[in-house]
Amino acid sequence: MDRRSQILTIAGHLFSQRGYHATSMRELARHLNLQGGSLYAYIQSKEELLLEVVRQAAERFQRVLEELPRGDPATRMKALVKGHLRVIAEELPRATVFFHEWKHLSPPLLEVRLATLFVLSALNWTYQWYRPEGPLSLDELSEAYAKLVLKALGVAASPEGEHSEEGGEDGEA
Amino acid sequence: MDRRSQILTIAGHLFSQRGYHATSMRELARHLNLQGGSLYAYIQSKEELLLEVVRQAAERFQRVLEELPRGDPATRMKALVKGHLRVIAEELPRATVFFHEWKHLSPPLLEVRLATLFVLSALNWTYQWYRPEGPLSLDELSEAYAKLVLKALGVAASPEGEHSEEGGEDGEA
Amino acid sequence: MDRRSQILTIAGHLFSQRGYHATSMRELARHLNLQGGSLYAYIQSKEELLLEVVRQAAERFQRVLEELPRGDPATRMKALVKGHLRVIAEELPRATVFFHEWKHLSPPLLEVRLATLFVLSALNWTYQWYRPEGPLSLDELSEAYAKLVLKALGVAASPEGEHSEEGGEDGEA
Amino acid sequence: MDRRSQILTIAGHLFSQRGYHATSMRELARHLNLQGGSLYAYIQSKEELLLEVVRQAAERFQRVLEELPRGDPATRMKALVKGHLRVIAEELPRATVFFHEWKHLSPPLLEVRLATLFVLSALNWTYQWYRPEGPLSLDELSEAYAKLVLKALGVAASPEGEHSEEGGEDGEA
DNA sequence: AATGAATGAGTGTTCATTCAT
DNA sequence: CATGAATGAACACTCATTCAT
Repeated sequence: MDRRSQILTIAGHLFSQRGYHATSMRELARHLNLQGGSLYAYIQSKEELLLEVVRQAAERFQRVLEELPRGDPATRMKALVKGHLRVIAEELPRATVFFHEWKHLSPPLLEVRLATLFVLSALNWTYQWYRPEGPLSLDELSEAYAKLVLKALGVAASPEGEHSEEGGEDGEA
Repeated sequence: MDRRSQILTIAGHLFSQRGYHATSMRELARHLNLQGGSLYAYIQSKEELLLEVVRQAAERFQRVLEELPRGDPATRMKALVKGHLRVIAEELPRATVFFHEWKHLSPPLLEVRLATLFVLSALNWTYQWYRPEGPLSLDELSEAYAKLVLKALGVAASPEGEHSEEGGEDGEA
Repeated sequence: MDRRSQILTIAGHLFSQRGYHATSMRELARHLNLQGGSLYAYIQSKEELLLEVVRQAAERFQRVLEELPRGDPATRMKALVKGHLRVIAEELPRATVFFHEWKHLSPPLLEVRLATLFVLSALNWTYQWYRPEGPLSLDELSEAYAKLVLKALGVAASPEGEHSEEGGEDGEA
Repeated sequence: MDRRSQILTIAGHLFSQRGYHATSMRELARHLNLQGGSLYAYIQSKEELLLEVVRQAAERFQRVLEELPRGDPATRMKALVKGHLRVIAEELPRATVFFHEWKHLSPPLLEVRLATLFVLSALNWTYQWYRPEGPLSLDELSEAYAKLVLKALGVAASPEGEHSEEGGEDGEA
């Protein structure tokens, strides 16, 4: 992992813990055993750092959507829930930054149906309280959430044997 | 509305739009047609401002829980959803600040069941996208969300006539 | 005692305790149960306050010199010591300010003989440690100091006509 | 001499000339051809500056006491006077700060005999008027003061063993 | 005679950023 | 590649002072 990537990773952690404005470049540098000024050999500005961190998180969410398996709505929804939560769990720091800063960076949400919003809302909020090192495994969480989602949408959870009647919906962040 | 209340209101707006650290006292003052220093006739410090804004939001959420009507689970849940969303809608700026700062202020979430977390997650995320002046009325939103919640929990939405098959669960924050 | 005199008295106390720059006009006003701005009905500026306080202390020292009794040197010296110390004791706050600020206000000391400097030094330093409410009366202090001064100058203490034999002492601060 | 020492030295001078509160960090910086903020690469706070300046002065006085030669009281007293005055002369700025701030820092004077107080008073006051670049050498001053002290205490000045007859003098402030 | 609201300059301090070495 | 010294603009906050009421 090269210096720039190191910087981005640590920056993600610090931004998510303290917030972007509350994190100083000197503090970031100290975590890398560097002097403040030395960062500027690798980056242009603090803002570039934020953009990059957010961009990487956004990309991962995007990829989940793109790689949804073909199949019946219930299966797809389950994959969505699991994938989305996995990104949040694996990218907790970046995701945190993403959720706190998306306003400044992304076009407004449009035309998203209520049920989708409801589902994504529940999923997105997870970063506020979920801790991978806690007692709840990601699989257990995904399983439980997927069931709740499918029930809320009136779709029976498929593999474990239910059958659906309503059409599935795609969510977009 | 006296000066102090004015200050708190505007501070709530700015903190929620730009974040606490990104909002300067001079900017806050400018919105009140004052010089930066003049604020300190009414407040002790910037941090007091944050605490007060957050406290007021927390109080309103608390009151929703305390004033839940007696009755069957479906009715209570509906009131919870509606009440919670109403607070978010009416206190959007304060709620935003609250959600972004609760880490620093509240005891850790404990022993909250998954279904409750799921529901509250969906509700809490609302502040990220809901705009009272938008096309969706608060009643419409509450109605739709409450239905989804009740379905997810396996409880039929009562007055409007659905019927449930699984046991209901109570949520708490 | 009119308002202006009250203000000067309290100002003397505060300036002597905290120093001129460390004393704020608001604090001074609070001690008089006033608002900060209200002081300006009685005074022109904070600096005027300092000048006045210092001037009043200087005047009292001046008067001691002018009112020295005629007589032999020992008698006059005794009166000087007593008078000087009395001013310090009675005007402790003002004297403190005076001693800390005289540089800014008075022409440089010139042509003062060493013995005089020595004596005045000892007397002037008194304000740093003497407290009228302490165990040492002003008379006792004056008596002892006058004796030491007279001995140092090789003049026998006249009226009471003592001769000393006190051993040397080690001083420690 | 490194930057930090430079800063401490200049700070000592300015604090002694203008007083601690009346000296701004920007002014201190200007004397070092720096911007205000640049000082903070070398120090933690303005108060640290004061503490350090005072501490260094206090240490030097302490060392005089510890290094007093063994011998008869007259010899020791002479060494004390000379040592004490030398510190004042050599550390004029620091000593000035020390004398103006000792209240905030040192335990109250206790159990010190009057003669000692008298002597130290005279010595300590010296910082108010003595200027090393003036017409009076430190040796001349020490010699004269030591004699006065010894006489005041009724101890003949030993090695040089003089006897005095100087007449009384009038002092003026 | 006094208030309370406000000002504008100043304070100590932090910070992102630059650059010669 | 990294430092260390420095900058200059910003920040939160304090203060002496003014003035309409």
